[in-house]
Amino acid sequence: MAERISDAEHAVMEVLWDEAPLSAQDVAERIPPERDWSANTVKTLLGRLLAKNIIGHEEDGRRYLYRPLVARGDYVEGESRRLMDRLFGGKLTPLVAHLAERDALTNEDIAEIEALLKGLKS
Amino acid sequence: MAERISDAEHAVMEVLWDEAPLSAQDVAERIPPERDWSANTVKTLLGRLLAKNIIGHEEDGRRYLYRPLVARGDYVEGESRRLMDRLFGGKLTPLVAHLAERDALTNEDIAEIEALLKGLKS
DNA sequence: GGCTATTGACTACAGATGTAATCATGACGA
DNA sequence: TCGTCATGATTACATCTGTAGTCAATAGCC
Repeated sequence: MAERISDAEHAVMEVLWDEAPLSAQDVAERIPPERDWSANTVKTLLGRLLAKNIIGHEEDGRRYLYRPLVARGDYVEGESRRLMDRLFGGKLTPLVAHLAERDALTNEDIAEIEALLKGLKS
Repeated sequence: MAERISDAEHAVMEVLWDEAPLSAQDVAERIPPERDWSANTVKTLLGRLLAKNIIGHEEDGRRYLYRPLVARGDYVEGESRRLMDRLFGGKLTPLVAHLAERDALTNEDIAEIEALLKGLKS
């Protein structure tokens, strides 16, 4: 399990995380237009996601309605952790340090994170 | 440019970022043993990285010495930003929020990040 | 009842990736 | 000088990915 989700598949997942269940056509219509995919491409991706058990489907007349089986939070969690593990030795602090340094953070951003951290302190 | 670095290639890059220049054999010896790669595999990966202009090589007698042409920081930067863009709308705060919530941060971790942020405040 | 449009299933196909074997060449020791 | 070994180059090959075309079933329209 925990099959990887490719980049193109991810675009489909974002649609389904935003709204589900949806038919294949609904999904295709909601894919960001800059992708410029044919409806067939979307159907292929839905098929692959089904095969990986990342989405499920239920019959609705002659078509299917698709819905995610994996929560976005879990996916995001896994990807974030992968990155942290690969590039920052699994530590969050260096990741934040790195991004904060390069990304001109506004004072509001900083304040927001500080507030967040305050809330977490036990 | 800015060719993508695959997962396997990344393992090679980590070796070269840690120490360079190195011969193909040196690199192979330094690959984490759990990868369990043959020397040929490493040479293939070096060849692909060369083709992508991510590493360079200089002659040293009958062999080459390889060295990175891309700084680790730049790579890390790119990958981190990709993740932020894909999953967090390009914003750092939600990323930190997400990771901080799920990752049981110790009070020391929090203090460390707070200190870091304090230093950034303009 | 036959034609057409929708929808999922299957097939296609090039490029990337992971993993490696084989080939060619030159250096080096016997 | 001849065979052997190290080393890079070339080739191999299965799988995954991105992108889509084609086929088959079916449901509704005329």
